[in-house]
Amino acid sequence: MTRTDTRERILDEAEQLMGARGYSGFSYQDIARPLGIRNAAIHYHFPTKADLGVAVIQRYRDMLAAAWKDFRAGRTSPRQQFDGYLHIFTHEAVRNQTLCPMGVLTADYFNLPDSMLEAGTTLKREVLEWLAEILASGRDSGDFRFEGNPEDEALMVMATLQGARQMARMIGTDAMMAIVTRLRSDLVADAGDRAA
Amino acid sequence: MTRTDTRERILDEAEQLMGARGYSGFSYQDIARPLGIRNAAIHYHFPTKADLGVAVIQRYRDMLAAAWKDFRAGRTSPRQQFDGYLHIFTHEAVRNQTLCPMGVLTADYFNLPDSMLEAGTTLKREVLEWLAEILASGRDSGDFRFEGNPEDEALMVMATLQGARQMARMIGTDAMMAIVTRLRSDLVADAGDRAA
DNA sequence: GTCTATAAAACGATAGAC
DNA sequence: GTCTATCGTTTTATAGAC
Repeated sequence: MTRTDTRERILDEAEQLMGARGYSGFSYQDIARPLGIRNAAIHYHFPTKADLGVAVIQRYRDMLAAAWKDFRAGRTSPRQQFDGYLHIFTHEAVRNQTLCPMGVLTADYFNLPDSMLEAGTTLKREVLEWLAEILASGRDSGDFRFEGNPEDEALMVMATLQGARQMARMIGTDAMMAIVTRLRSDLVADAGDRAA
Repeated sequence: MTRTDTRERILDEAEQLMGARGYSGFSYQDIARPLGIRNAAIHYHFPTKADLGVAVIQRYRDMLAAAWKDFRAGRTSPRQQFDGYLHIFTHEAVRNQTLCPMGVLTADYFNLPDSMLEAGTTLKREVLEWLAEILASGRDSGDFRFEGNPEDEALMVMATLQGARQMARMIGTDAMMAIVTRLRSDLVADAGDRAA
């Protein structure tokens, strides 16, 4: 049960640190110290830093896939599924002002090893495909209202979300939430969500 | 005339490198090599790396202030002034996929020395104030259409622009331009800009 | 699976000659 | 104003004991 516990705690710290300071902004020391282990112990689980970075992305992909599966199983409406993703996205942002792994990928792009870029390209595709699918079915069901094709709308939504989350560091999380709420209300067909 | 020429070329390289790889993603060596000078020569002009980072931000502020002054002097409509800013913003993004100094500030926030955070806070305030002013006068003149107060709209616009520019690294500059064009057409009151 | 010890390289920065 | 030379630190990573 505690077999791979250290590995998981390393990934927790790495995801946190990567979200806060970027891929080249944290070191093995930064992970080892709070965990009470040594540098070399991390290298046992993740031989190179690129391996660690890829593992963070892979775990994040698994988390999202599980969440999307839960959404489909539990709630029905596309709007509720979209809100589920917004909750995941904004919750961490408000809690510690980090970026999600996909935000790190775009922010730190030219610093990343090839293996991380490959994993990141897959992540990007999965997120945008899921979002476009939700938006498309949501427009059909009357949950959402937008012009153009769902793929373009998905890009627009992701850009605004990522930009807002990143700007939260300078404008605060309240202002970030205001942007997210506004984005959502622009997307929702019926009235009742609009602020003054 | 060539008195402070090296200093300016250092700033050119630094702005480029910072936009591509972030503040902690480039070194004095990265600047020195293409300029054909040595490490220590940069330290003569900018004693610490923080000094260099602050200088990049200051010069960018000056560039924007001059551009805004030209906008006011030359063109009249808020929409034309907004388009002028969009041109500056997207031009560099398409050319080399860098972030602007303000994008770097938010992306690299927790890696930055205090002096850069101070300069960055001023930059952020100036950009958002100018944008809110343009949006406000543009709505009065009929150039723009949006709900809520201009300050909130300015935040929404900046988040979308920064997010799109950052995502350009993964989705390409064409997709980025599509987002920017869409943002603009949502803002412009009369029809004729809308894509299918 | 974690440790000590260490290697090899890159980093920001300084001293002093020219 | 730029150079050579170097310092002290941190970085990723490896070898080998336990």
